[in-house]
Amino acid sequence: MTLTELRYIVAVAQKNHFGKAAQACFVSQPTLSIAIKKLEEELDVRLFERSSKNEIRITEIGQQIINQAYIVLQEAQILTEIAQQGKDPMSGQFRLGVIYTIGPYLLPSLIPKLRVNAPNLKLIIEENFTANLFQSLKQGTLDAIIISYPFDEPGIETAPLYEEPFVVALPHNHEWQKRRSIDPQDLASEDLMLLGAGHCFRDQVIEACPNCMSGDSELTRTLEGGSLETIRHMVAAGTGITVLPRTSITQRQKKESLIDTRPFSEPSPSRTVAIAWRKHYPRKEAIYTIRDTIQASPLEGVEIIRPAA
Amino acid sequence: MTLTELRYIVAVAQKNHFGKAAQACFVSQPTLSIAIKKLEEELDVRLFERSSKNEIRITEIGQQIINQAYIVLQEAQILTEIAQQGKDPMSGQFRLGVIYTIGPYLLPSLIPKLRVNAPNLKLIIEENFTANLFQSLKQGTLDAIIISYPFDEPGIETAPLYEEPFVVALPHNHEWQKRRSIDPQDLASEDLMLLGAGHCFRDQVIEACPNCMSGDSELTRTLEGGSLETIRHMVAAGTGITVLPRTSITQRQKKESLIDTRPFSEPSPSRTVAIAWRKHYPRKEAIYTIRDTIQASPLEGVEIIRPAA
DNA sequence: AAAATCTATCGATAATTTCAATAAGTTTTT
DNA sequence: AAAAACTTATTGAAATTATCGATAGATTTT
Repeated sequence: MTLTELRYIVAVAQKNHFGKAAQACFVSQPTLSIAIKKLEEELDVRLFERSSKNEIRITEIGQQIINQAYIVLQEAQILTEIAQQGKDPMSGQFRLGVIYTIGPYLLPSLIPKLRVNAPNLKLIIEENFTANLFQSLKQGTLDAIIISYPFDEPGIETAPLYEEPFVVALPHNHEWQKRRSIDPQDLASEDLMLLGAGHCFRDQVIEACPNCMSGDSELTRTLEGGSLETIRHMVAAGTGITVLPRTSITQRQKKESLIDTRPFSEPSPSRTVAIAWRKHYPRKEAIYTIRDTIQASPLEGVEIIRPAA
Repeated sequence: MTLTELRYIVAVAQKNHFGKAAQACFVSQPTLSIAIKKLEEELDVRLFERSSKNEIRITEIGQQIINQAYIVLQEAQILTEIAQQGKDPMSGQFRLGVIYTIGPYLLPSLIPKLRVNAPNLKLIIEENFTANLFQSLKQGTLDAIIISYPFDEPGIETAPLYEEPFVVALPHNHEWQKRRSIDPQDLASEDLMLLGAGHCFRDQVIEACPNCMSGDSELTRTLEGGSLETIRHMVAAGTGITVLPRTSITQRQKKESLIDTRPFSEPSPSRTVAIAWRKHYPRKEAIYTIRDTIQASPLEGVEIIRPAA
C-alpha cells in the first residue's frame, strides 16, 4: 500500500470515473488503473465495480476503505504541515544552559534582546554547574550552554564570546581603598571568601592568586552552598574581601553599592566566556544568533572575541 | 513522502540506531539512510542528529513528525484491517429486492435458511414492483432482485430459479368445484379479480387467459392498489374468482382456507422466477448462495430450473 | 596509532512506475 | 445490424526509483 494508491482511490471515488480521476492526479489512465488493481490485489478486496458505459460504483467495503484512506491522507497532510511550520531553525524551543556565575549578569540583558532578534524562539533557561550542564548538553536535554573556558569535550564545539577580567571587591573601610589596582599575589594575606566546589570560577580565582587559600579558613567551608550575591553582601558587612567577575559589577551598582571594587594590576586575571553545542546540532543558526546578539552589545568591561575562522 | 519512509523514521526513533532500525525493517543500512535523507530533504527538516559514536538524537521537530508518522501508520494499519475483515464476500450488507407477488411466499422460508447458510450476511429486504426494483438495482441501491421472466436488461445478468404454475382460486360454493382442472379459456366468462397495473403477475395472467378481461369490470379498478391476500379474502367472500401463483398456496392453507384451488389444464400457464444482478457485481458468491439456498429446498409445487451453463 | 563503531556515499542491479498505443467490452446511434 | 462512442484493461518500452554490497569518512575508544 502506498500513499499514491490511496490518493488514486480517493480521486476515483470523488470523480466516479477512472479517466477523470487520472487527470486530477496528473497521471495517465493506465497508470491509475494499474495502481488500483495492485491495491485491490494486495488488500484482496474489490473496491470498485467497473462498468464500461455508466459511471463506476463503489462497493460497500470499498467505501469503508476509501473513508479510511481519506483519513490516512489527511494525517499525512498534517505531517507535512508540521514540517512546514517547524522547519524554521529560529522557531521552537531552545534550551540554553548557563553557569551560575554568568547567568544572573548576562541573562537580564540577553533575554530581551533575543526576544527581538529571534521572536519565535521559545527560550528555556537552566542555571547549573558546568559539569551538570555538560551532561545535559551531551544527553540532548540542552541545545547549548554558556560556560567558561577551558572547555574541551569530544563531540562538542565551542565559540568564545568575550574575555572578562576579574576584580577585587572590598568593604568601604578597607585599607586597599587607596590602591588603584591590586596585585594577585597580595590576596594571600587577606580574608578571601570564595564559592564552593563545583563553581569553575572558584578554581579560576585560586589558580590566578597564588597561596590565596593557604589559610583555608573556616569561612570557606561556610560558603559551600552560597552564591556570588551572598558573598557580595558579606563583603559589604566587612567580613572579608572577594574576587568577582567584572560583569557582576554594573555602573549603577558601583555607585549605590556598599562595596568598592578595584581592578587587578595588569595582566589582570580573567576568564573566557564561551558558548558550546553538540557538533551535529542541526539548528546552528539559532546558536550563531545567540552568539551575535551577545557580541553586538557586550556587557560593561568585557572584551569581545571573534574567532580567527 | 511514502509509508515506507515513515516506517523507517519510526524504527530509527525506536532503536536509536540506523543499523538496528534497518535490520528491524529488513533492509540494508544504506537503503534506510538514503530513504531518510530523501524524506528530510522533501520536508526540508532535519529529523535526526547523527553522531558517529553515540546513539542518534531526535530533533524537537523530528519528534513531532515521528509522532505524526506513527499516527499515519496506525491509520494505514486500520485500513488493512478493514479490508481484512470485509474481504469475505459472504459478509456485510446484502440488499435484496423481491417483487410483491413473490416476497410474501418465498421470504418466510428463505430468510431463516440464509441465516444458516450465510450467517454473516446482513440481509436487507425491499418489496416493490419489477420496474422500481430494476431502477434500484441499476443505481446500485440493491445488490440483487428476485423477479419473474421475461427480464432482459443491458448490464444485468439473471439466473432462473424455478418454474411456478398458476392456479385458479374458487369460493367453496363455486360450480367449478367438481372440475379437476380449469381451461384458461373458460375464465373469460367468470368474474375474475386481478391485481392493479404494475404487477407483472397481472399481465402474465391476462396473457395466459384469452379474453378474460373482456368485461373490464368495475371490480378490477377497485382492486388497483390491492394485494393478492386482499383478493384471496374476496374470493372467500364469494365476490368472484382469481388466479394465484402456486407458491401462495401451501398445504396447510389448502385445508384451513375458505377457498378451493384447481390447477389449470395442461399445459398450465406459469411464470419463471429468477434472480438478477449487475453484470460486474463483485460479490457473486453471495448471489450464488442465495440461488442455491432457494433451489436446495424448493417451495411446494414448483419446478427448479438449473441453467444449461 | 590502531581498532572499533557509526553513518554516508558509490556503482551496479533489480524492481517499479509511467506513458503512449491499443485492445476489449458495452452502450448508443445510425 | 453495423458503426460510433465511450470506458477500462492490457501491452511493451522507457524512465525512475529502490536496493544491496562494498567502501569511504568521521569520530571515539583502546
